[in-house]
Amino acid sequence: MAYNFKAIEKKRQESWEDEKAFRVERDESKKKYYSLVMFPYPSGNLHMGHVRNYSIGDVVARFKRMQGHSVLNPMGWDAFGLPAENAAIKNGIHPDKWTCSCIDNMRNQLKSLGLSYDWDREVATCKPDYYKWTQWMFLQLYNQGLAYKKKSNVNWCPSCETVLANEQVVNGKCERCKSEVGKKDLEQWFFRITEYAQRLLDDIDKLKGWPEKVKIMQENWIGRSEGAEIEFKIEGSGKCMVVYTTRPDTIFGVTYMVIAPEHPMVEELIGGTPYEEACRDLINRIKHVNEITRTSNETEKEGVFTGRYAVNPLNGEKIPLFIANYVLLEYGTGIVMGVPAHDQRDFEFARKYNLPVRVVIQPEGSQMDGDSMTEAYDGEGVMVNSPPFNGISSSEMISKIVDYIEENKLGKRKVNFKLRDWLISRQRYWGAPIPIVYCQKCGIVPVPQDQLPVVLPTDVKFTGRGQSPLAASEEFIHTECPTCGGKATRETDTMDTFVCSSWYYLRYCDPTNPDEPFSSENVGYWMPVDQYIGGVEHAILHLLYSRFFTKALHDMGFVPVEEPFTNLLTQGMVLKDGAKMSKSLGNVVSPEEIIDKYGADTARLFILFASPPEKDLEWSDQGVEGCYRFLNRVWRIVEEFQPLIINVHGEIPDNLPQADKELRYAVHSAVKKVTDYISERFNFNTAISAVMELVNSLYYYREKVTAEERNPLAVKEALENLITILAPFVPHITEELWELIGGKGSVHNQNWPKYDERVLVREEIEIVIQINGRVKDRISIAAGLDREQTEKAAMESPKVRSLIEGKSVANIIIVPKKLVNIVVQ
RNA sequence: GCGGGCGUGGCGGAAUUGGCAGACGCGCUAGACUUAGGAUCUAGUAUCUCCGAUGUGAAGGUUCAAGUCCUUUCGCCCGCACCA
Repeated sequence: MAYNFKAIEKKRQESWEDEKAFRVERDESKKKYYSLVMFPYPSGNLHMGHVRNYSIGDVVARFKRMQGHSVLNPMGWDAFGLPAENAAIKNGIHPDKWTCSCIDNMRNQLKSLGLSYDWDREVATCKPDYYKWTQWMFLQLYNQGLAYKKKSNVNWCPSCETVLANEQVVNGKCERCKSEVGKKDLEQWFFRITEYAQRLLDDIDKLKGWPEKVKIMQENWIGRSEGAEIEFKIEGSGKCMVVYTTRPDTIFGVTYMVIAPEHPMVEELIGGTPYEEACRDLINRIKHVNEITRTSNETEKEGVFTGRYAVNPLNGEKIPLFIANYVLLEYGTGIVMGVPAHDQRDFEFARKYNLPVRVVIQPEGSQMDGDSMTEAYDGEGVMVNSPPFNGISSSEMISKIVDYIEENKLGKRKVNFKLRDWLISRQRYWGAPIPIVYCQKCGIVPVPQDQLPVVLPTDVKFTGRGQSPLAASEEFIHTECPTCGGKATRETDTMDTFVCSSWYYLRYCDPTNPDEPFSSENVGYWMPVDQYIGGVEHAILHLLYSRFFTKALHDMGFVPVEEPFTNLLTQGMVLKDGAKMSKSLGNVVSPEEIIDKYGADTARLFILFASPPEKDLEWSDQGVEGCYRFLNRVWRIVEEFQPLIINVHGEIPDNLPQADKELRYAVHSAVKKVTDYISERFNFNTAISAVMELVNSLYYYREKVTAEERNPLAVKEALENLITILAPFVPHITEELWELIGGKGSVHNQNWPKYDERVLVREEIEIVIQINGRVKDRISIAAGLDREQTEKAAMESPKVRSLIEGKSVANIIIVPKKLVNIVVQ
């Protein structure tokens, strides 16, 4: 019988579904393992990146299950978001209907891959029984003061007609639709993630199982810096300006000051002065420059003198105040002190506007001069021009000067972060409504928990213009104030979809709980996620938000852990012809097509075999063929040997013929390799090649040993082990073959095989003989030989003898069981 | 500019703590079986001036021994980028 993958895969998928084969419940008697893949946005179609992601996750889950863990391996849908709404605008289909049909389609595609999910735990973030709890999360954060509303100048995508979080603006463009992002003043809801900045940073150290790259990206994003805030008096006014600097040691080198053009103080500084016009002119020009150019360090630095002077609090010097494009309002205090000699940006600015450059730090053994230097010096050195601190080192200066500043009440130490609060308001329909009501009497009122969920109205039109469709729904907007019962209106913004995905891994632990988002028992048992797998594109956004949620929920006593994901694997992309598969390049290979032609097992095997999971994978049609051939090869050898081993029982004797010993060696070493490769490094590609070696050994055995001489027990052991170690990779064919050889139950419920060290002990081993580090001969020696005996055996090699004849042996290095290196002169 | 990663046959990729470079697969070559082979099985396949040398982007170094460690350098990929 040939390998009929179509029939086999259909049959097996149906029976797993009927039996709910991968359903899992809390089981205190077993060690738990939570394997999680990043849930997909239901676009409607699976692509190869999904196949890779979920195949990797499935191997992990199946492997851990066979090792005796109670494995949580769930799947769900990140189902809110713009594409559904855009489809509604374009085709007139309601987003809910569109999304549900996409989910149905993708679920079928996932099922055709034979993934071992507990489908009873499926969640979709757009269902009221899920977003009810997303709203609940909002209320918890609101009660803790971690959700708040403020007017702010926000990123606005003119095409999506919504605001975006800083994290969603990529190179000044909308992460989703790629159109240029503008600015707008709006009242918006924020989550106070900055409250957790320090802990999010500190705990990165605890993430031992995360890739270094991701940790560094988060570290940079949080962007902690230590420095000082220092007050400068404005001359001719009682007011002060506060600057933030990380280099207080350079304070005597300040020769000018700069204030951001958008700074609220600018108005009173320039209003009614002769400098007003020139300043306004510049401010207007800067306003019309987009964010990318504005914040690029290639943009020419531009500034205008305000006519004002500030006073250096350390030496009383009068210094001119400028407005300039290179100072950002959002960071620090929006005002900086200009130290041209020791900051490259300030240096460029000073040269352009002929401002003095005063050196206050001299590097060891050189004499820099402010007039002749060609670039700023930002290293360490000895203080000069800084009485009374001259002569001390600049590193010592930092703490001394800050102490001095604090003692004299001129300023204070200050830690700053680049991380901003998370803007979660979206002026769109297809998201979780923010559970807030505005009452004329009571103001902002959170919707009480027993009134959740605030359900999305259905009487809406999708025009794609103006405000959110929610704002146009009469039924939705008008409500009663939960506090006073008076007339009130609902918040019409919905939440960023990243809010929904910041806690889904918690819901999987207890997906149908009607009374709570999750019970503490279930979350206590399953959390944290032991292995999280997904694309590196989520290195900052999703992973940082999820860490924030976990910490906030931990502090409120809902979650026992402080970090959600113990180990993180960022899988590489799937490439074709060296480029990422994309419609525009026309290099897309659809999973359906491959499954149809070769079956899911072949598709999975290829994708796991072609490359280690964290690296990019080059698609190869011929490589797929090769994997298909391999499965056929497995099928044929099992089928051929099956009659020999069926109904054979007993212990394998120790004294076997050499060929049987070799076969057993191949079996046990394959088990060892596959076990090590999967558990230590997730190197599925080398694990699979180890299985291929075993299959090659079986064919060798078949070639060399006649049918009558074959040992049924040894062959049985070989086949059983082959099928079990292959099971996590190719679940359908192994299930079928397991039944064929008379295995009990499902192969996926078998214990992961153990290898026998005794079988791996060889009587004779081959060692390499080198002369001056070059391989000259190989000899076979008894495994138990000690160093002296090994040396003796090596020196007896005729080849070695002739090569060292007449030369003097200077040294002999022996690596037991491996090699002998003879050093001659 | 800063940070991270990578560089090994015709190709994808293997090589614990430095210890046989090229596992496994693809491709290619030959043979067997065949009316036939784009099936299957078997054997071979780094390079060269082929009884011997040379080979892991390049150049140095450490070592009995280097793909692996150190120094310099070139190339590619990814992330961040006026954060004071």
